[in-house]
Amino acid sequence: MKKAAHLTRARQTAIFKALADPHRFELLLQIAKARCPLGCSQALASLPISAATLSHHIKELETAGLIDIRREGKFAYLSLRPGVLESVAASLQALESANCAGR
Amino acid sequence: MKKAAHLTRARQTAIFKALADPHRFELLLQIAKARCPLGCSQALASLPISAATLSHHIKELETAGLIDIRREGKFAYLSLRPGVLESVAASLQALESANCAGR
DNA sequence: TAATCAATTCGACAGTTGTCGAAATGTCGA
DNA sequence: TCGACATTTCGACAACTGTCGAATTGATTA
Repeated sequence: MKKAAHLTRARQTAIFKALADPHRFELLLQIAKARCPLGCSQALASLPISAATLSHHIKELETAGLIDIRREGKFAYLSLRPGVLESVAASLQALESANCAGR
Repeated sequence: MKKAAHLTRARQTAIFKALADPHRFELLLQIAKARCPLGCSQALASLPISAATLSHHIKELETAGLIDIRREGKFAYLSLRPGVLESVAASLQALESANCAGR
């Protein structure tokens, strides 16, 4: 198991903000669970939002560093950036472990 | 290691929203790292916000189910609710593991 | 070239949120 | 009882954000 990278607090809150919207979180779930990079149109078909709004959410996820976008001609393909969610998970787990309550 | 409880998506996004503000996240860090339940005044002294704003953030963290509040006379003491952050961490780790990219 | 299509950008709008000062509430000590 | 103190609530405000339709851009196809 590779050691998780350190994230600054500002980076962490930026990531939480990106995860805090239901539609955006659902989008990330789909990207994460897809076996291959998810196409924009595919994502659009599975979310009750307009193309404009989807584009906005994609940009937010990218800005937070959570996903990578590969553009090919007319199309765009979304994939999870490896290691980021893992780092966040490690931070939260460390927070819980640092605490002494309930133990 | 105890199995982490399941969180609904709505619950998860609510928690992320609570973690998404820098001052609120800092407050949670202080609560988590304190060796005993953190007093309100103590928290106030270490954050550049007014008492009114602090009270607001405390309520948000409590509503999200991240902390417990014990009131004693004039004072209020804040402590991490055990297991919640751990569950969130487990969810994020699972998301990362479900993905096949970068491996 | 013209038409079509995927995706993005623009402009606008309603709803939410972090923030504060001031007022209120409740508690303790003199 | 009275004043000081910790915390909360209230009212207001500026900034941010999710959303859409319409217009734009860029690429593919007829």
